[in-house]
Amino acid sequence: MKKTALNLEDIAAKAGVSRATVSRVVNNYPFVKEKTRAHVLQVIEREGYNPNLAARALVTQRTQIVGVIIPQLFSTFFEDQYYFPTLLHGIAQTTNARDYATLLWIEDMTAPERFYDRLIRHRLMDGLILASFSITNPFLKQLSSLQIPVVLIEKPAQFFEQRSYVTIDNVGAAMIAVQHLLSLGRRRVATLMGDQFNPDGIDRLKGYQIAMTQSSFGYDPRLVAGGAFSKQSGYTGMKALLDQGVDAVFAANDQIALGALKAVQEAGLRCPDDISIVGFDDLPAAESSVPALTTVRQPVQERGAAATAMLLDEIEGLSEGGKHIVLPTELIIRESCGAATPQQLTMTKG
Amino acid sequence: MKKTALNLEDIAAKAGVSRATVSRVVNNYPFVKEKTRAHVLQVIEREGYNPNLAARALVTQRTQIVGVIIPQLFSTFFEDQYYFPTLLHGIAQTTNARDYATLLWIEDMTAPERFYDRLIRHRLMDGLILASFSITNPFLKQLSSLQIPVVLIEKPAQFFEQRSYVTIDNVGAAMIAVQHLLSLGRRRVATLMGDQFNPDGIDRLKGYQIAMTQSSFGYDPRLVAGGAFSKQSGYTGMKALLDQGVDAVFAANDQIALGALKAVQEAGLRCPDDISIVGFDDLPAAESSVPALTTVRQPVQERGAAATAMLLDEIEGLSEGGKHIVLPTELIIRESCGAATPQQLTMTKG
DNA sequence: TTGTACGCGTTATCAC
DNA sequence: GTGATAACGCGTACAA
Repeated sequence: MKKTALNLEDIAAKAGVSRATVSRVVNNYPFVKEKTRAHVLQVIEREGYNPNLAARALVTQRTQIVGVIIPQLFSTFFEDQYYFPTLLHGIAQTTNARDYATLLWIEDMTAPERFYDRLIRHRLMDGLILASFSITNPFLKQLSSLQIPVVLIEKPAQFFEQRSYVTIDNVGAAMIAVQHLLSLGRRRVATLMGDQFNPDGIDRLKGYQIAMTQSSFGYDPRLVAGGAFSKQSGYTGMKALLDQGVDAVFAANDQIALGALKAVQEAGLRCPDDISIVGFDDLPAAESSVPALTTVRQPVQERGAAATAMLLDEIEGLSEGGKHIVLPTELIIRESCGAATPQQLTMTKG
Repeated sequence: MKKTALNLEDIAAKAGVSRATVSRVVNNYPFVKEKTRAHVLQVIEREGYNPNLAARALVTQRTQIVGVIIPQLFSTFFEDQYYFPTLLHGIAQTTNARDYATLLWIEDMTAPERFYDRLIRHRLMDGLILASFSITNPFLKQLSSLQIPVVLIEKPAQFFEQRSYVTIDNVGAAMIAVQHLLSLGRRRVATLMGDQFNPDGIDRLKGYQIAMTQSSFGYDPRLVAGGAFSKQSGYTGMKALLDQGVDAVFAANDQIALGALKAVQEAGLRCPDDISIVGFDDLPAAESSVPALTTVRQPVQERGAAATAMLLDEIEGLSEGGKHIVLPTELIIRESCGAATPQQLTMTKG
């Protein structure tokens, strides 16, 4: 048994050609005689040769590896077990299809400096995908100064103005959700906001504020509660809002909405009869809750796929950085908002 | 701006030593004069040097990268959004702590041959973690013949007898769950089994069968339904069991249990009054369901962490392959089984 | 169309 | 203790 795997030289010898020719065949270089190519290919197949990626990376400066960073925003990865797995799935689909491998970095909460240090020095990645970064993350600046392409799955925070990103129109989607509640005749429409260090959370609150300001009721800060993307936050926040006599709530995600629903029901009130609720994300749980949740559906998997496609295009020089993609959302009307007739509102924006 | 990053040679020149000495410092080689080491370290720090991992890998044959394969068992990754993220978290914790990176391979359902081919030829991994493999996976044989350490998070299927694995005592845990139901006076205890291509699913059914055979009621195949680790399977299976007049069900996981609960309630029956239900996994949802689910808790994160630790030990030659770890489970008694007094049964096994 | 020869950045094996 | 120098396996000008 051979100590080390076959290399180009071995194949060249067995095929009776030079190492360079084998290399050309392996890399589909055009100007190789068909007959030679076929022969070499056959030898490679027979002997079971695989190129050594480390050696290739050393000379080409490319690894066909992209990194994905999952920051541990406490609540998210543990509680909302939908968003990140789905995102990862979209990312993996795209990397698979284009022959890249995916290096997964799940932030180490116990030692973030060491974690980010390792990540930044780990120069075996052709590009990087950042998902759901807190705008207060202390390592943002270092990440932004990386010499490789970076795309964000979020509207970019500071330092990232020149980078590409893919997002959804959080402001617009929130406005549509709130306007929907208003159109149903609700008079005290509150919101349970998400994490205000998160761009999505910030923009969804902004959408609520704009919609209320434009309404005949105006914006009332007492109708804002919550502050984290968690069921617990929705539960606690809803209890506070109950004292304000609200009759409708726009929750910044479905976890929050589910927590709010629990608080409503525990208070002996009925949803949607007494209080309407609209969520965001369209988790699997949104459909099976009682009542079924009206919610803004966002295409999470496509978000991952689109970001990855942009990244790979930049890596391969097929496109420049600084591109922005805004994916469409859709208001899925079920029972919790109290709309008599189910309908759907779609908004698209390039 | 420099075209390419600094290398050992550059640092050596700036520090007035040879490349070899810098390398020794970087790798903490013992016999370097303290003064020289300090000086070199300072230059490295000042100039911001990072070793080139590809070059290092080329000569050491080691990459400090481990691969994790997530097979797309249809139901699992999409529906049970708890198991894999939690497992990944345990894995990432361990790789982070020991300075490894994690290459994530989510099986491409649309092109599995190409996917596994790429994976197997991708020789940039020092070891591999296989999670939840179907025993019918056609690529098992190829994976088992890999020359690098492999650990399984599951009892091994064929081809893997010599590999290490970490699992739980599924048979024993299922037996305890069933015996618990019997001890509560239930007379027709059924089971909703999981995927029978999955080692966990197989063993949990086996545990049920043994417990029933040992009981005064004996084993009755008509009391077995289901067949997939999904809510849908639990729902459908429970409807079938209802016709058999069962008064208790052991579900092979919590998704199944939740589906079963829905079927029971839709049939106008009460849980636990009319029908007891016990699940498996202790998902977050198990605690918040109504009634709260009695279930077998398994340490998922620890499963990932333990498997990773074993793998890294093998990679680093700290231990041999073929080790087996069986992690303890715990029966968490809540409301759905109908036990009057909450209690806990723990089982540990080395 | 094919072969020769060099360089990519490290580690490791020698001498000194 | 430290410094040359030979691999490691590959891609690619340049020559032929």
